[in-house]
Amino acid sequence: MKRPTLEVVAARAGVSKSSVSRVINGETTVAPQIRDVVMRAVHELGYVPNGAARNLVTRRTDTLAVVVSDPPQGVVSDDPLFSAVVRAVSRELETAGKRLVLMLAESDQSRTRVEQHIAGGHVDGVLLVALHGADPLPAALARQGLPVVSFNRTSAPNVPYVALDNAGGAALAVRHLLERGRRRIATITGPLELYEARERLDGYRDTLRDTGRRSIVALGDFTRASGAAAMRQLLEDDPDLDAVFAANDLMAIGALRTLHQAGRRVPEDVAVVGFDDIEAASYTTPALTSVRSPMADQATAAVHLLLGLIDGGPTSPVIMPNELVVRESS
Amino acid sequence: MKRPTLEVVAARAGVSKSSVSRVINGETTVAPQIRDVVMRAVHELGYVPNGAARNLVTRRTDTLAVVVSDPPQGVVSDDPLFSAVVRAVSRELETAGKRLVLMLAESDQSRTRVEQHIAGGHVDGVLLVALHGADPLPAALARQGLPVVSFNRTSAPNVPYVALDNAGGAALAVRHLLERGRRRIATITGPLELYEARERLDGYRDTLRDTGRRSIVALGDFTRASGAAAMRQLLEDDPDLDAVFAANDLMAIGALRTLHQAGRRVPEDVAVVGFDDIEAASYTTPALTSVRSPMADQATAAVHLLLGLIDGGPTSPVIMPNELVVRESS
DNA sequence: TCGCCTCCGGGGAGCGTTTTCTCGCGGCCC
DNA sequence: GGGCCGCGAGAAAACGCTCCCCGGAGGCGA
Repeated sequence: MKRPTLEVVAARAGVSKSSVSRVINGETTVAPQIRDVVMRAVHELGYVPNGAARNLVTRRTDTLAVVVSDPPQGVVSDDPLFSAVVRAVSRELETAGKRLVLMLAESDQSRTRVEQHIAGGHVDGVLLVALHGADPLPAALARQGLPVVSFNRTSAPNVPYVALDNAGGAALAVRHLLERGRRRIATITGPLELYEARERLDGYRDTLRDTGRRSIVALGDFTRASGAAAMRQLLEDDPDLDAVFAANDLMAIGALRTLHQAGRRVPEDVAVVGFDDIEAASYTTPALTSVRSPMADQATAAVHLLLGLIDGGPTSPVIMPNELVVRESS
Repeated sequence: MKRPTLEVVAARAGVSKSSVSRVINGETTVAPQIRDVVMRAVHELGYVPNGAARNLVTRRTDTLAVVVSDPPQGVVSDDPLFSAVVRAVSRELETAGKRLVLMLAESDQSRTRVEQHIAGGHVDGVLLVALHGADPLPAALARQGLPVVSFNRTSAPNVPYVALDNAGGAALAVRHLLERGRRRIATITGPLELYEARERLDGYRDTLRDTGRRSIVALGDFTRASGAAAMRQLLEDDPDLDAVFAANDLMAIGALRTLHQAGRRVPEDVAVVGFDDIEAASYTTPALTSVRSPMADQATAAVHLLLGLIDGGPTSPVIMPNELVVRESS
């Protein structure tokens, strides 16, 4: 089951390797007649260029890595948005004629493997997803001199990113609750090592502070379970609260469950607003009000930024806008 | 920013390229003293072997492709289990020292690209996920002479697979509903081009037939929206039904929503059982009874099967068992 | 008609590895 | 003590492709 090589095709077509190569790569300086005979030979033999050999000389791989830096619990990769991001990235690369290799970096060991892989020249660029603020990976990768784009704000200086307006989104949510006449508005945060979580918390705090109200904060980690637990905590600490802003939808779903178990009506007793507007948000009871994260758009933007970077383009960060989707829970 | 090559390492260590290569590849026929001096040079220079060059001569890439054959709507890749599968596969390959390239085949065009990529020698094997029964891809890939494992049963003859006991799982669900005293048990199916969907329907039908009861079937496509729509249909067609078996949890969630809107109590009026036991199943109101699909285990098994295949192992299909997780909805 | 310029095709040198083959040296057995 | 065997290291040939460089042919202008 040996695949034919350039040389075999050349022999069959009765031309030189060079000509075949030119035809394959779509160069225009080749006579139509030669082009045709080469194409025929290619089809007859089912020739497909060997990737390794091509990479070796061109130093391009047409492959981009998506590196997901994530603790073993899988905070990020468990997120429903993960699929959406992967899909959007995949499609975008598809149209650009690039390939996608996905690497999860869960441990130091796998982080090293990622770096080795990058250093091994297997990819032309890296899209980093959802890292902790202090993650050493972005800086390490950027040091390799390879184009890197982060899917979040990051502490590494020279790494361009595409981020949500997290603080703005949180402000949207809180102002909405205030307009609904809510007085005691609590929040459930994400893991504060993540920029997104911190920014959403900041947006919540700043908005409340502007109106002279007090913050009521419980810590979560972006999982349903943590949302449920944080909600229990909040009810215990502050039984009079009348609204909750959860820093993502999964935690909001957990909170809804706790509220239901505690006999609180939503939204009559307690209003709930989430963040991300994942599909499940429309299917909770009651349906969840949420700040929409345009994840697919963000992914597309990130890919474009990265592709631009590879072609030597500019590196300006991009901030995505967001909007509030009001449903029954608030 | 040029990376050092084998040759400069050899020069630095004062040995031949061959020796460096041997050290890098962990061959034992090299004197400890040489080994040390090479290792030192490697570390000092931060040498990492060039992948393309290595692939070119070894004809191995240490890379496996996960090909997701999926219509553009993203039936599969939208599924929460998709993340779980990707995570499990990624981890398993990590420990095996392999890399993962993810390819979504949504259109004929991208299908061709996938085939080209495979033919280009970029990967050592392929793991096919969630294809339609009539998908031409498995057969096409198998024809390339490359190890292929399917994540579902497939129509291609020579492609080994790892599958769930879908019919058995459906039977579990239906028998459970019968034991609860339900008489009119409906089902919402997945898209019947998928083997899984057909098998789950068969399991439902056969179990009911054994007890002499009538089947009540509505078609869905594994999405929440289709579950909600199918449930509306069912209520209209057969207002007296007292139980529903949905062929996956997403559709069950959609059905719950419709039942809630229609004022039916779950489980008092209508019992609901889903399939897959995704995490969201624990967080619905009421919590959803579901047939657990051991997706992570299935993914692990599939990877093992594929790795075994690459090393020339046997190709026996694997069937995963499943179990019923009873919660509040039934 | 001749010469020069242009354009197109071929030859061949690399790209960075692995791997085979060869060679030298030392030890062991007779 | 000599010959043979085996082990470890180096030289060099691939692997399949791209791309530079050169040569030949054809066209056009003088």
